[in-house]
Amino acid sequence: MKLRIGRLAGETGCHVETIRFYERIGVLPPAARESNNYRVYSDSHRRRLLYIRRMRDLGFSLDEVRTLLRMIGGDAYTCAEVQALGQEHLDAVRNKIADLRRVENALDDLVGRCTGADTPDCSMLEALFEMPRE
Amino acid sequence: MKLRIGRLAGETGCHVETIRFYERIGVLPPAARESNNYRVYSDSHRRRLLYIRRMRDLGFSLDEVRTLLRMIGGDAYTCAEVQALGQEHLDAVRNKIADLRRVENALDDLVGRCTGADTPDCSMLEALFEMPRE
DNA sequence: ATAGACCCTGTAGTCACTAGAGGGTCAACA
DNA sequence: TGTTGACCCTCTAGTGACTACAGGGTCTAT
Repeated sequence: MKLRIGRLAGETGCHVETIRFYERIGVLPPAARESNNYRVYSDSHRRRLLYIRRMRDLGFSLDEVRTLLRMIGGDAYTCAEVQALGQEHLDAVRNKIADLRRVENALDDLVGRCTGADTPDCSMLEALFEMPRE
Repeated sequence: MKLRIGRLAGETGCHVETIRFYERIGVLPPAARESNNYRVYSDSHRRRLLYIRRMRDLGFSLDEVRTLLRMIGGDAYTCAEVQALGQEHLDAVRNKIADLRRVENALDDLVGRCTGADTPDCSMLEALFEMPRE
């Protein structure tokens, strides 16, 4: 029920420093303190931290996380607003994938030119000189 | 032939500040100076900067760029070494794409739960609470 | 009494830029 | 001649999301 920062970190897969960092920037509410000034966490802290980590895993920025948390926290919001935020982020993820695929192709082509020989001439390096920038 | 920083920036699609930054951290050799202390660049600077930008576009870190530049600079290297560096980077890019595809799927699923209604209940937010972490 | 595992605060480092303050230089135009 | 505007300079600090110390305190067990 009551846990200290080290156990909370272990249970959430989150570094101790990150938890303190989240408290400092205000995405995680300040923990209660024991008489020795150690932080003590309740189950609601654990749930909130897991929630934050899930959103971070999905690539939401801490600013977006803050927004989402405010929504959950009881502020007026509509499903449409949440959907818009999610869709916007999804679009960004898809754009990034498309970018990386272009990079993958270019890189694959480049590496394919290498003979892998133990000689100091490399057509990858030369091809890189000729490459246009988009 | 001789160009100042603004034109070099225009011709390479690189910000003026970035060029000065590259000089400061040593990936671009210091420019010659006019009597008024303005930087003057030759064609070899332009080629080198373009080369750097191409490698950056491919996602190489500035540290990797430095390594690649050292290789071109005449240091002993083999095609096999270059290939290894390229392949390693290609693997990293592919891993990142795979990660993003997982994120895309999860996000797509989540956004799909939204009704898009003007009401304050949203199943995306709830589903996010239930989600496991991998 | 001391070792080791925890915990605390506060600051600085990471990466690759980017932005701003506060100033100098130069050509053109009124 | 004065001034406007486009350039250029250096130096410092900010970004995001942590991460890594330094320099301490606390608690339990041996």
